[in-house]
Amino acid sequence: MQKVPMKFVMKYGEELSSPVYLRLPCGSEWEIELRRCSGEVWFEKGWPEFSKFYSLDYAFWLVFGYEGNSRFHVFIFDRSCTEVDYPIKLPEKEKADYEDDESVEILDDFPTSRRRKRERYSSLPCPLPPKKKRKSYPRMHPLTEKDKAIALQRAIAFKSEKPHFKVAMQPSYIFGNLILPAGFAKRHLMHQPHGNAILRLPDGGAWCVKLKIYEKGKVRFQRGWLEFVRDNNLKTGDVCVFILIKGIELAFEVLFYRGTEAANCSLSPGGHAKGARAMDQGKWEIGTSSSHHPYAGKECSGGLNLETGYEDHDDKSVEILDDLCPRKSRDKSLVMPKLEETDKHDDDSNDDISRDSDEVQDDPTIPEEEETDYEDDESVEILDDYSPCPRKTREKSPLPCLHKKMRTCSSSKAAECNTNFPATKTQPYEIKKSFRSKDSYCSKSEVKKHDFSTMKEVGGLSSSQIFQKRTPDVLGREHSLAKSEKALALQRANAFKSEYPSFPVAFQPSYIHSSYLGLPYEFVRTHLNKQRSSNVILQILDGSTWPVNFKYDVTPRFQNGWSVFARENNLKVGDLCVFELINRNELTFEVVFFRATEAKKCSSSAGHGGGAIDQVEIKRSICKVKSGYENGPSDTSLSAVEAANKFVSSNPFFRVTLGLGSSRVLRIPTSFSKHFIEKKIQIVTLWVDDRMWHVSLTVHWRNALKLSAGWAAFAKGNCLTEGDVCIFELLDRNNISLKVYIFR
DNA sequence: AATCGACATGGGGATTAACT
DNA sequence: AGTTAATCCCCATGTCGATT
Repeated sequence: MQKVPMKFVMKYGEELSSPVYLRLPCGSEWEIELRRCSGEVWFEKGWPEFSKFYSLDYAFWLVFGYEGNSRFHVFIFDRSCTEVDYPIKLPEKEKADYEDDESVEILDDFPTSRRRKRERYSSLPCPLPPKKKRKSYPRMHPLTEKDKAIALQRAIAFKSEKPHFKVAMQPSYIFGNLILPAGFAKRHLMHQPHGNAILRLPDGGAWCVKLKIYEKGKVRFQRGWLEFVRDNNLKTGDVCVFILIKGIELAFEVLFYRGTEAANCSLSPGGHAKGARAMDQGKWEIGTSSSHHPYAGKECSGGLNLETGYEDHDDKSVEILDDLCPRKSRDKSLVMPKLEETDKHDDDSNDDISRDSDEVQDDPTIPEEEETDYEDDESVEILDDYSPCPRKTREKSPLPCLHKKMRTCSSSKAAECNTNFPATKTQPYEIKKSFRSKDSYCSKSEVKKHDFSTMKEVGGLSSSQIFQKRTPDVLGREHSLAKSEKALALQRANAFKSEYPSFPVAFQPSYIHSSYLGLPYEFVRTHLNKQRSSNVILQILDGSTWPVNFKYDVTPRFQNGWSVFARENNLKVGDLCVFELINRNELTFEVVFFRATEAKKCSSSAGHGGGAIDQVEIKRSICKVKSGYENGPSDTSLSAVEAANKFVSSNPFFRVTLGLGSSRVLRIPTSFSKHFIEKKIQIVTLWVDDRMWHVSLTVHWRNALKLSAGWAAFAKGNCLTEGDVCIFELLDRNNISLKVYIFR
């Protein structure tokens, strides 16, 4: 059985009725019966089959998005945080069209006003050249950040393998022309001949607009744009998604997310005027299969099927939902970003998403994902932590980078990670061999957030850029990180989601060898209120702390104490850290390490980096167990003992209170072992929630049984300390399997 | 050498005003 | 009225000299 998180049950439990339906991105749907017990809700009948079919295993991640009416959409990620390749049921039509399948995500194109005037500019002595005299037109007022956040939230779930960008309509767009995001323009449009582009709606409507391309990389929709705006009744605050279709003619498929209907149709894209009306009336269907989608089966002029899945591969949607602010990157979101292993792209431009995409295009075997459309897309993760934080005008990397050289690198480097979908779908499933980086913002964040999701392309630097732009000279190392290392490190960092405000940092030489660490401006502004100076505490997962001075003049930085922290934690160039602000009052950051050198292992090993995600999750799962039995938090060992004493089970179990110091073995009470455990050397499986450890069981003097090899790792991995109480419940006597409940 | 403080700089979105 | 392109100016962060 699988327990439904209490947080979700408390919010939506009443409307859940058995059976529930789990729908996967491939379109398959599973009926699962619910079981309610003591206020808890469990997936019961049908779950084992589901689990078996998809070969769910230890450390897999499942993301459940609640659609209402006891229906969930589910994403499954394996222990390497790669979304599994689901057995798919594609309509015949879809299977044929795999052209032009690019996975560029231009997700954060929600510029904000830059009208705030900075003093230092206004105070310039300014012998500037004479300016043109301008008429004093009343200025148009750009969208407020709140409006954009709302718009963003609604469009955020849109995912496509094709290159696309999203734009929140500004007054100047409605009354003038549209500037395309520079990054997108440079990647996809700079080599286009001057001419026209087709803006096509899913229902067949089409408009011709002039595509003006400037040398500096600016591209605008001009003549015809206003007609498009008018005909489709676009308003300020609406969000348009432009999906590039490269065919005989340059065309964009356009989807609308009306800003004014945010409350009613949050995630449903509208069409043009007709679609808008339909959406106004709240009649968009929830697509449980492609046939339900308003755009199902439609062909664009280039003969392309425009269906692309709303895949949450970009740190958006799911992850963002969880922590929209850098989150947030999340703008942050629980989506496990998929980072492509681009070993096959070894030339200088192998990071160029366009080229990657070209290869994708050339692969006729690449299936197109089924489109799913989630109205009222709700996710536990997302909903719990989502706060629509204002987005910055400029797409910014969540990874602070103080090297100017990196700022000048081509934005085309941003997305090294496209996804090549496996050519075949086999059962029960096939792990996708390639990964895709999230190109966007955080949040679970903003994350998702935090915005690991901020790893976007347009404008800012993606983390990929940061890595790839490092040269040996800059890095001060003999060679830069291998791509697989980078990808996995990023992947793992992206997979990390925090309930706290957090920001990731990819370590550059200057961070380690210099005396300071630059902090992301957005994070500081959002969470630290631009404090000028204060002392903060950096705490790592084993509880060790370092005092560091936070300074903020123009550039927010950790200064005094930073070098000590970096040195004592053996930080290396290429390591990734996530700084979680776990205590706003004391300004305590918990620092989680993602070692670049360990990334490829992607294991759950304890220690800094290698098992960072797991350690955090473990710590939190411990808290859940504890609170579950204590009816509230408590810090005293006495409470832990008392709570443990309340434990009852029909299975045999024994209790152990951890003593002073760390022991590498755990003695099993003879009173227990003599009855239930065969006295022989064997491997025991320990379970904490759904996490599993293998520990050696050894026989000692007088047949005393001890957990030895592996116990230390278990203890460390679960952050066991003196006074903690563990209850070991025997689940299987033949192949010794113990479920461990930890009380602190 | 480490730290601090301030400025410089490039990118790029938003807006406006001149032009057609 | 529509189009075009210049301009504004915000943001992020790199750089450097002064100070400790």
